Amino acid sequence: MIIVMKTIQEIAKSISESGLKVTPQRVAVMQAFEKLNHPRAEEIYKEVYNSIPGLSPTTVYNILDVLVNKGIVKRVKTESGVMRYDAVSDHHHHMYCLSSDRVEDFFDPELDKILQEYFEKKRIDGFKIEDIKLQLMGKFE
Amino acid sequence: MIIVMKTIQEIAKSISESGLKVTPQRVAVMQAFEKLNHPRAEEIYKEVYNSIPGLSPTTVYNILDVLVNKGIVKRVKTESGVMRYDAVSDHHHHMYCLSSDRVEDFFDPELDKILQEYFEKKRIDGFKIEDIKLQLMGKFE
DNA sequence: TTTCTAATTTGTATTGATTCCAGTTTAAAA
DNA sequence: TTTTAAACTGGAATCAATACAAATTAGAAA
Ligand SMILES: [Mn+2]
Ligand SMILES: [Mn+2]
Ligand SMILES: [Zn+2]
Ligand SMILES: [Zn+2]
Repeated sequence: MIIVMKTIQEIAKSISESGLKVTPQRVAVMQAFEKLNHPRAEEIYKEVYNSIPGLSPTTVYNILDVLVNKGIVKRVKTESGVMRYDAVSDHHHHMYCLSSDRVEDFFDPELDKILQEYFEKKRIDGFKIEDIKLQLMGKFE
Repeated sequence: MIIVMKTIQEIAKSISESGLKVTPQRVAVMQAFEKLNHPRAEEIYKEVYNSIPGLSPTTVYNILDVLVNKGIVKRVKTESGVMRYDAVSDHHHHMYCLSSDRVEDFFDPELDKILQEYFEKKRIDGFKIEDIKLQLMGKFE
């Protein structure tokens, strides 16, 4: 698992290529994802507020909505119901801790292939699968 | 897929065996699950209110919490973040509609076996899996 | 059957996340 | 540089969910 830090230029490019204006708020939100692990909107707000003091919480919600709609950011469902966000764009699954709110990424192309082949053979009547996500529930040691 | 309607007696038994008092509110909440598909707390409230007019919304939240803690009811994560509930106790996965809030059950013991065997061979370092849930994202036709 | 009491339910207030909206600012096209 | 649609802001409003204290009740004990 290689962590690739995005430069401001790369972030600006991905925003711009989605047909969005490149604003300091949007760039800072994307940058915040480099520091935070599946953060909630409020955590992003606190982080970004450091560099943009006038920031409004509403703006963070707006930006996250826009980025989710463009597919740049993904929502992560949690047991508590509080929404969390994920800027990792490659397909992956999640490990959920049963005794805390920790969520970690799980990349496994081999498993993805197994699942893909399984569901190619075994179609579900009346439902067309577009994406398969695993929730691995358990405990971190 | 066989749908088994639970009698009031069976419901009362499962409540009682969990060490809980059998109240009309609890029985009615369990019965509501027979009519509703992965309902939200509010939908359950509306349904149960028909038979128990004095019902408080707080009671529904209390009951759902208790039933979840006893493992009689499961929480179902959704994209919007609103919590939904599930009284089906056998292990199963969910199909999520990408263009509506529809959620359907997906039972597949064969797949469960494949996953179980896969993760027996391939352990995840630092994480002990206790349960695997699939989110099948797609469209109903 | 009646009594007793801890468990449960209720109603109100409150929280916390998120959305709405109207006014202001700004990125970037022209 | 000008223009303006898009984006940001802040305050109010909404919605799901929780906290709490008082009233009720299921079911154990007498
Ligand atoms: Mn301000
Ligand atoms: Mn009442
Ligand atoms: Zn992730
Ligand atoms: Zn289900």
